[in-house]
Amino acid sequence: MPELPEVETIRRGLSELVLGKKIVRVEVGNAGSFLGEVSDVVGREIVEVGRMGKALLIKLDDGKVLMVHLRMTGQLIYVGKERFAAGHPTEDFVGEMPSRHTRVSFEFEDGSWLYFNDQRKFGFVKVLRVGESDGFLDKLGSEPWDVSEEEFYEALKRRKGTTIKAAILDQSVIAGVGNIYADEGLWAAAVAPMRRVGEVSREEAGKLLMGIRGAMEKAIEVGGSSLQNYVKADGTRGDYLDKFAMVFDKTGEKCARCGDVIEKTRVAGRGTHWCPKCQR
DNA sequence: CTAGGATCCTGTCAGC
DNA sequence: TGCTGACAGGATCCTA
Repeated sequence: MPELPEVETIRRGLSELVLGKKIVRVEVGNAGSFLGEVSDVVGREIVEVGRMGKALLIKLDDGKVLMVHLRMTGQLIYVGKERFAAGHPTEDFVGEMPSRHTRVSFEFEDGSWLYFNDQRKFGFVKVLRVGESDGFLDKLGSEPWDVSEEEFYEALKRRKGTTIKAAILDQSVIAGVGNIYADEGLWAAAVAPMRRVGEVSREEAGKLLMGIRGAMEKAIEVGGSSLQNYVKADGTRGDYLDKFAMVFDKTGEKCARCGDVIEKTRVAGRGTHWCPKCQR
């Protein structure tokens, strides 16, 4: 689940909690979840928490970077005087840490911990040494706010034979869009997900970019998928999607624009939610 | 080169 | 209840 807004939520939350903290221990529970040498990060202090697309970039005081990619089911949980959790929403947001899904644990000098949990083991923490590049980061397209409508249209056209949904999921076309914001952006632009890129107009591409930005801005504003949305004041489980989603996971519900029924189908090999009446 | 499908791994849920 | 198969919010690898 973690897409750009969720990673941005993590970036903001962690910035307040781990800046200036020194890592004194790293425990690796699953070898494939930690790429690099533990000795490269022990003793180092966190100087900045950044983000590029869906990648979180934890910068260390010697110039190295801890790159975290949550993929499908990753989550980061900080436990100290305060607790912060964001990423793939599960009971681990509120449960005992570490859990059976904990793959990498970082202990700080003040006794607090940061846990990287990931039930499907697709995600990872990777040490980038000074000057070391990463293939994913190198290929990454522009952030949705750093690209003009015209540039976005040009980037899309590099994938003109495929569906518009597959094109915006391509991280080299635009950074940070995943299945949720692809469906939401296409709904906002009233463009059908299975349309071929070659048949999408310059104007529609502009609306699509605005739709993606709008959905992401709303999600960031409400705190993405995080502890604050997971448990409501009355103790029941909340759903952050309710706070901004118009089509995602709304199968069978009424389209807010035309009143027709939201359907679920398959596009680009992914579950796709859309309104067949007003998305053309 | 592009496009589409299989694949990594674990958990959950629907249907029988 | 227990089993089985489908599917899950990502990205890469392989094939055509």
